[in-house]
Amino acid sequence: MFMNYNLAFDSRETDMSEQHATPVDTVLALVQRNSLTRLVGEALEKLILSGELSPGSKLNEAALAERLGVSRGPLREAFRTLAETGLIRQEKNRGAYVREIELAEAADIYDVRAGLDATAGRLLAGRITTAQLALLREFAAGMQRAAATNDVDAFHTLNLAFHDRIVEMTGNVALIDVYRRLVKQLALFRRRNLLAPRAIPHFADEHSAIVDRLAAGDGPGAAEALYQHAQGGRQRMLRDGELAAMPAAGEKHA
Amino acid sequence: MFMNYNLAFDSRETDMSEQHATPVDTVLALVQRNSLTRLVGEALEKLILSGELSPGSKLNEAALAERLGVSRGPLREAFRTLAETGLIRQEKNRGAYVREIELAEAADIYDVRAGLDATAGRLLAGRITTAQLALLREFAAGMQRAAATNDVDAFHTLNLAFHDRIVEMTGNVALIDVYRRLVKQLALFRRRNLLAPRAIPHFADEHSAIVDRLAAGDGPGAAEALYQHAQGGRQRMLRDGELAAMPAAGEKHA
DNA sequence: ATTTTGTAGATTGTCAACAATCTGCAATAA
DNA sequence: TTATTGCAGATTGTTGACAATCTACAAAAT
Repeated sequence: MFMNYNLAFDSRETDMSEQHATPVDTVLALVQRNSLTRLVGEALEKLILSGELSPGSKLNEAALAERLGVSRGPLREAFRTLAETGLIRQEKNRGAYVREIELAEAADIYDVRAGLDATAGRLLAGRITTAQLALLREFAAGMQRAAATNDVDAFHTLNLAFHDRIVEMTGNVALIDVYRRLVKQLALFRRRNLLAPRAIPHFADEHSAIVDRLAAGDGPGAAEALYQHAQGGRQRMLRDGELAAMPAAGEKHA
Repeated sequence: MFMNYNLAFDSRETDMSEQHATPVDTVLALVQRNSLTRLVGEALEKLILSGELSPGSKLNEAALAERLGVSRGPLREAFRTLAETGLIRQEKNRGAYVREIELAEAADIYDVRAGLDATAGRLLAGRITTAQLALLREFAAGMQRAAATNDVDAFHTLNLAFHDRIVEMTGNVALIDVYRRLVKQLALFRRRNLLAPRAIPHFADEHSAIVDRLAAGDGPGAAEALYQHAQGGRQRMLRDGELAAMPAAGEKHA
């Protein structure tokens, strides 16, 4: 009784690490451990974060259900999860839409994220291990290389991983959850992809400084460095956003 | 076509301010604006936060659906929302349970909350209005009175409102959402109800100091005061939990 | 006595049908 | 022409039924 679920749209699979397991094993384990609702939710999240479903898109229940090979029930439950995560917006009797995040909203999220980064740094400085430090230094070195070669994409990926790891290393599940939720929401704000290449070396240096503070066990220092670092990103985003929007007069941002 | 929903379990209603509207008006407006899923979710949240459904309780779908006068569909959707909020825990084919938060977990949440409080203070100090300041001073004064009369319940209520208002006054929706989510989760940890009466005056003084920093437009100072204030609450909780082995986080806040 | 196996009941997962609501367009009236 | 009204189709909200899974207890085997 294997229903023919269609939760991956394209041929490239999500994780090749378990490629050698038989198809039955993977499908069986997948469906047995994760509920259909969870699988649908992850599939939708992937579609949204990859941009395949762009902000503002209407999410038609019947169409999506058929596309995913699932009935509307699990899909609607997945919608509730995504709505709570902040990736979609639901209106009664109107349907669900991929959330649109405007500049001011993204700036607000950035403020919260900056605070979380600072909290992570303060927590981690007191308990970081040498192995963890080595890993972070590796990330920092990789970003220095990316900066030297002007590899914007590599830098961007490493940058996300670097900050995620810092948060993850705290072991504080509540912090990790909240942080990742906000990062996902920020990913909806696609305008910031214009990572200015000449700003990259500066950020790379800041990363190294952050690792130094963590290595020194300087909680407040790491917190401050991470906070200012995030605020720098926020400012850059605001500058780029205002340039793109080009308002006639100065925008009102409290 | 009015179904007989039974979303309020006991006679005391949630909000008496619109008592004079006809029943038809209220019910109509209620059901027309809010989906059944949302109403069910709010009803469940109330039951959980009030303790009527205590942590660890099994949430039987059929039983709860009948109790609320609703079918299982909306109830399950509400479950998804509550699970994402962190108030319930869902296991595949096993059901939903009111989330149990242990001491270490609550301490972690407190660390995040402390960081959010600090962020709120830093943001608010730069933009707080005199009217908002007056309101906060009113809260602070009320808590001083509660401290003087050893009115623990009143102090507790005002304390929650005070901190919620500070966060709310920032106008940062992302911050408000995250903060309230964490506060709700902490409410599941009921052991901290043992608010030691002799500690109350100290907290009341700290509140006044916080308002002073906000009034002075001292962002870092307000952040630091709020952070230390929250850490104090965390430490007290840990002491009461008799597991003071948890290390305190850094002292200073960037 | 202890462990294993098998069944019955209860519970959750999924689905498809029906009801309620919204949207867009055409017909009508001013 | 312009605004209003009234369908018809599409979409979401809700429900009850059926399938899959789990739990508990009893019977059987070691």
